[in-house]
Amino acid sequence: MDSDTKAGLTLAAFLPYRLSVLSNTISGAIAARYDAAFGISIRQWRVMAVLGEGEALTATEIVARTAMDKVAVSRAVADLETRELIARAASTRDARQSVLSLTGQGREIYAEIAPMALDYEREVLAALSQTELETLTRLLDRLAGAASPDRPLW
Amino acid sequence: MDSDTKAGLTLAAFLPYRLSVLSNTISGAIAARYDAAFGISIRQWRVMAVLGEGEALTATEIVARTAMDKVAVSRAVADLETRELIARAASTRDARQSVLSLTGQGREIYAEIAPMALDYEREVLAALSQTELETLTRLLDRLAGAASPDRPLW
DNA sequence: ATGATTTAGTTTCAAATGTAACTAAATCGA
DNA sequence: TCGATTTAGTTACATTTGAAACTAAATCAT
Repeated sequence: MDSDTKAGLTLAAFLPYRLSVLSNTISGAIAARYDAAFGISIRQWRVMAVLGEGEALTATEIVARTAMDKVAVSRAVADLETRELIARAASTRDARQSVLSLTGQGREIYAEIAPMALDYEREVLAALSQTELETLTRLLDRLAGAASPDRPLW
Repeated sequence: MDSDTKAGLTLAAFLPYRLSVLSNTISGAIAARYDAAFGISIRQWRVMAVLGEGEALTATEIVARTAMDKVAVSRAVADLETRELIARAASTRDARQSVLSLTGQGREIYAEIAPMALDYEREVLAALSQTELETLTRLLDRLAGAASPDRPLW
């Protein structure tokens, strides 16, 4: 029997590992920039990013749009509120929820970070042609569908 | 001026975000399985995975192959050693380092987890044809090259 | 209506992580 | 060859994170 006949797992070739390293490298590089400039964490940025799209949102809606859990959202929101980057308005229909939106200051910072993030994305994506980017997007969507934990298992 | 003209960042379409969610979904799904079965964390598994490839390695070599930092490796190694899944042998050439390898028990667990991980990978990759997988691999490599923080910046 | 359950969001506590400081051995340079 | 620097790995401390428990409001079922 060949002692080199292993389970066939080579970490460097294992897709989940490769995705993880790539994702951490990219997210880390962007986060390093806005953290250095504004002291904002990735999670805080995600909250700002969805609010920056325009709509005011409740915490639960932020959870749905950011793939963060509610505790993480609660904490990010609390920090951003303390720093007056987002504001909380009482909801008229449900006293448990508040409607969150960027403050003027929050919008200013958003307006600085968003182009920073997009620039970096462009920089990395410059390695791909337009067609390749479309292909990549399609394949990632397909994988996301296959990997999504909320698909029925039966 | 159009008040909807934002910085043009939509989180759901932002590649770094999409990669991050996909990566966490996939890694999380696999980790949930081996954590439930053996109480092993992602980082511990990565150390086992590179040792499972065959060669005995020093901590520094593990750092190089896993994209983990040395503190994380040190801690994962310490835990795995306590659980007697890896063993430490004094290095002959450098008294500061030890040479690490899986124990018999470690190899047994490795032999159970590796197929589990590969099965899940296969399951997800089933969403892609062989050609698409090759394309994806190529594109991810390309992105990794472009994103790699160790490339010269000047 | 009103008690039982669900939902929104927060708090608490333990575990995981990152950064910096540290120890000990190896290498470098005069 | 011996002091200065670098390297391997660990430890200590502060911060972040995750899970579970919790509070308060809404909805559901009778």
